[in-house]
Amino acid sequence: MQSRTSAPRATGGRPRSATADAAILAATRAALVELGWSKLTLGDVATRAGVAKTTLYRRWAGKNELVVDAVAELFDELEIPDRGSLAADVEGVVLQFAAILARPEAKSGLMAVIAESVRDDALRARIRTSIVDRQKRLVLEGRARAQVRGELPPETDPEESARTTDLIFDVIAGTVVHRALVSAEPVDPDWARAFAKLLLNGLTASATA
Amino acid sequence: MQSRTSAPRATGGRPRSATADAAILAATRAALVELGWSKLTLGDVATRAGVAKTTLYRRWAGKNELVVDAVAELFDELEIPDRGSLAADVEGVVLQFAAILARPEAKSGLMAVIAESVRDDALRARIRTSIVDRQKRLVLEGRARAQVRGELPPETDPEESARTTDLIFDVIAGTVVHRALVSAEPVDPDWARAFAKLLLNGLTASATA
DNA sequence: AGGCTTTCGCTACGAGCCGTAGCGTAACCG
DNA sequence: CGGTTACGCTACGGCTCGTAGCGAAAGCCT
Repeated sequence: MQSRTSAPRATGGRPRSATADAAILAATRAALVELGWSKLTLGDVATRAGVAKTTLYRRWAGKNELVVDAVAELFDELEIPDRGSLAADVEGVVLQFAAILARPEAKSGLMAVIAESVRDDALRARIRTSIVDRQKRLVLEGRARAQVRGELPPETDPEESARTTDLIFDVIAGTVVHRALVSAEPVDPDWARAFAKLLLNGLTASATA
Repeated sequence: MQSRTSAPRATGGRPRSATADAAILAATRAALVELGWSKLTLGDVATRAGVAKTTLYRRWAGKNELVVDAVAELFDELEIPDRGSLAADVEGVVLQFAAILARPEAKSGLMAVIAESVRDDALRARIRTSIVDRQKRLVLEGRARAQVRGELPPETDPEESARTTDLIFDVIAGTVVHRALVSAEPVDPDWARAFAKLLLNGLTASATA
């Protein structure tokens, strides 16, 4: 996870407690659930985790970095099971993604750190590497499967392919986040099916519903 | 705009200064540009606006409500010019929306208040009425025009139509926000064209590029 | 064993911001 | 010209921040 502050990690000496790391991240998520981002304080997290506040500051630079690491762990469980068709695969991953976003610790934390990342390049890089980019594999897998099935044409230009991957990722992730957190409406199977149909067939074919 | 704290507005007495309202909102945007959300303090905004801190608290309940109103004004300039085709209309509104999001005061403020709205139903309602819902008219206009042109089939079920409108709105707004703020990549005409094509024709026709 | 290095828990501290109360003054209405 | 409300200003307790300084603990090496 490489969660800590980049440590010189000199040889010898007392090693950092690994259990403390886990306790702190768990305490952070618990605090996010109970208090939300704005009322979460590092002193409170330290108390919940049973460590001293100074220990927390020795490992993380601040609230932002801590919450990124605490939230990132939530997204590691994402998988894209083979459901037999591209449409079904899209629906599946949308529902999985939405299930994570429905958890209060994800809701409270994710948007807040993204908002903070607007003014903090290092933080945005951290978010990208530990959360966003890690999920792009799902798009790549899904496309590859669909091409094997013959649902999508094989790719020619690798650069064009990368651009398309980024576009698809922005569409799926952005749409689901907007539905769940801004519109605040449920991402249920019906909605996922309608979205997958739109994504595959486009607006002009929407009458073929 | 109905920005203020819902005031009983009793008759008689000294009326609230209208210029102060504008000065405060402008000062809030300036502070967002210079400091960003997290370092913005109400005392600083009051000083910038040339009003007392207490005046600010008499009109807004807190930082969240103030920033929502300050940011909401930015989105009122959105229009959807008739460019002759649905694809061109989509590209146009995407670029307009992105231009607003590119402004630092919008970047810093919008995501932060959305994050806060996760734990504050009243705030989310305020965001919806003063920002989100107000822009759905663009989707309705664009669809109506496309139907007149014959690019989209006329609608039958009004309930189904409303669901589709919401879906399209989530897709466009969510995707653009994700591209601009999370991926942090430029929303330029090339990208807008690719996105519009995907939205209209769907993934399966992407080879027809 | 002994020594070295690093982490840990604890306490304390100045600094900054919050949100409110209290007061006298200014602006508008009938 | 009274009545009513908004305004500017000051001051305050309370909270969180992030850091410093200490003694103790935990592991690695010879």
